[in-house]
Amino acid sequence: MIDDWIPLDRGFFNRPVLEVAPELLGTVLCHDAGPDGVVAVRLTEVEAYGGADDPGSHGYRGQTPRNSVMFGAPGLLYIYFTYGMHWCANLVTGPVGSPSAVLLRAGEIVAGLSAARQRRPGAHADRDLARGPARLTVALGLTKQHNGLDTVAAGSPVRFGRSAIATERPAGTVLASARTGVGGDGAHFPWRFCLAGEPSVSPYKPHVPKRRNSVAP
DNA sequence: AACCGGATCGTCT
DNA sequence: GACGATCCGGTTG
Repeated sequence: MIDDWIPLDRGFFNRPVLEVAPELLGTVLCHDAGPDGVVAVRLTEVEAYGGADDPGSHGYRGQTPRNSVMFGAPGLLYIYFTYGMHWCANLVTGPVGSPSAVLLRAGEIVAGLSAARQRRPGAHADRDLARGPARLTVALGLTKQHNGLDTVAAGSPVRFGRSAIATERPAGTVLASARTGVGGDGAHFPWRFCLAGEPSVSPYKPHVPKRRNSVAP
């Protein structure tokens, strides 16, 4: 278990998403699912969405039933469904009314390894358990039931914090690059942040235009 | 290690 | 009716 837990409070999350996102690297996200076990992940890769004008953000075109949690309080969990089969988890940042969130893309399992393995039977290596946003969501046992959950509320089963685990493995250099899978006008935003040299960082490369052997017309 | 295709459905146009 | 903030397994080099 985690003895020396220092939770991140709402004030930490109530800041611009571009400040919160890189500082989240190296912190620990923990889910206590009760009988199914406790799993904790040390975050190694995240992406920022929202802010002033971000065409890549779900909140860019205004509030809808799907993205309404993004407009809520900092510290909420925003979990959405994509590609017909995958769930992805985000942390809402900034003040109420500003649709900003950090997509949790990858991490290293630091507690509850056996429970994480059970939830991801297909994974070949432990570093793959939470490598990628949909994988991380599964390994932690997060589902659509957790959409809108307040991670700062007393007794929340999901919470962010710092611990000796993170201190023993200090966050190295933070790298910034373009966000994975984001095209269009927001494609060039260097809002993907990861820790250098981490095996658990998602291998997927940023969106690139297709190449052909022949020369363009 | 890189590349491909298939799976699969909620959400907004 | 189109398209995703994706993953996996197979194939090829």
